[in-house]
Amino acid sequence: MARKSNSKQVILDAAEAVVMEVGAGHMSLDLVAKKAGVSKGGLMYNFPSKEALLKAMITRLIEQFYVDREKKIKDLKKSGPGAFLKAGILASFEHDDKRSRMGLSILAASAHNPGLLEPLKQAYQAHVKEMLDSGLKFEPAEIVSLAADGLMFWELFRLSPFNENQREKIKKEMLRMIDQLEVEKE
Amino acid sequence: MARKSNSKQVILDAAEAVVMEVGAGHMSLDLVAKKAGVSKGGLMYNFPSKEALLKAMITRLIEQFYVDREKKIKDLKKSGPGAFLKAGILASFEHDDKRSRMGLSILAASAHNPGLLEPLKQAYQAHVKEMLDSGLKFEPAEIVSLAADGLMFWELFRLSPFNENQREKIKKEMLRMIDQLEVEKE
DNA sequence: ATAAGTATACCGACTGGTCGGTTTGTTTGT
DNA sequence: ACAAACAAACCGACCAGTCGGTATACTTAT
Repeated sequence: MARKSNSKQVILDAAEAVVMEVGAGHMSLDLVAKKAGVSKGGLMYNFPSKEALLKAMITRLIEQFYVDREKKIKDLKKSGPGAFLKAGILASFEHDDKRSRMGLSILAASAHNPGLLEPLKQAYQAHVKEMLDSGLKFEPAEIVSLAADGLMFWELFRLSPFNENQREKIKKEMLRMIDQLEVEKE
Repeated sequence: MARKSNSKQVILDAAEAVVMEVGAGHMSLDLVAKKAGVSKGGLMYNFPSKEALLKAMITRLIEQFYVDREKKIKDLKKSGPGAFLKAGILASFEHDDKRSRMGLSILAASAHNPGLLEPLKQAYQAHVKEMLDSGLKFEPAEIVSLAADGLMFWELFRLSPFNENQREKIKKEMLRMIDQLEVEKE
């Protein structure tokens, strides 16, 4: 490699920031390049098309989810059947700037070409399978999991009516429900 | 009135169909006009801007939700504290072509201008308030409600991994949980 | 009754601008 | 020297919105 470069990550960050600022349907390559402090040519060198850029955004989103989930699993010293579910929920309740920006990748990709979300479907499918394989009962486990997703989606569209306190209460109740599921299993 | 015309509804239907076919980020006025069997000028006459069109799509989506919910409330002859919640869930599990197309309005509006979703936020806030005012406990009621939303959103992005059988099981369990909530309240 | 005037509903060519992608040229590390 | 990494001007397609015009119905004055 001629010159060590982290341009790809810088550009991906810039892309998320642009989506945040101008909306998912107005993420143009020129804006992303400017935001990243790179020329159009530099962007095209790293990502040969807009689709390639969006694909990379989705890939990074998925990888980040697995990293966050893994971190949460390690935090839970007790590793019962609900570990994957709990970790997924804790991860999705984490919402620093980085996470909320990354969610916007979903909207950007969906606006340009819904097919780009296919890897996300695969990942979600795998996550669901892991949750269920650990021995939880399908329906109640899915309801808790879907509830976390629902909240995440409302926030993704910036439509959530819940304040921090309410969010926290909901999270607590979710974790309590999972504990209950684990007890019933024994 | 010079001549009765239902062009507006025809155009709104066409807009939804176009979003369905080409994706939320590629809904152009020309395509909508062509789909509706109307000229560009005819479209602009009925909706003076793209924003106006998208706003009307969101408005119709909200109104349709209330209509569907009302219908479900009437179907439930027993009207316990969980009536609004149950009706909302039953309505969101209904997914004929019309409903799933209308959901796409959210993506189209969000892609063009996220601010267009403000009325949706108001409506959702009101729906949540109505559910809670009827006397249900906040956390568990919200979890069931959010789970239905979560499933709806996954389907909106066409990422749901659940088949009809699993969907039905989840719905049944949701209704059971609400019954349980009503019993505990007495 | 009817011609003139007016409002509604719609048409389609055109314009200014945006955006994805290309091409060509330049710098920089090894 | 040479390839990787970028810069910058440019191209063509697309697209939102404009505008002058048309057609049909409704209203009014005679």
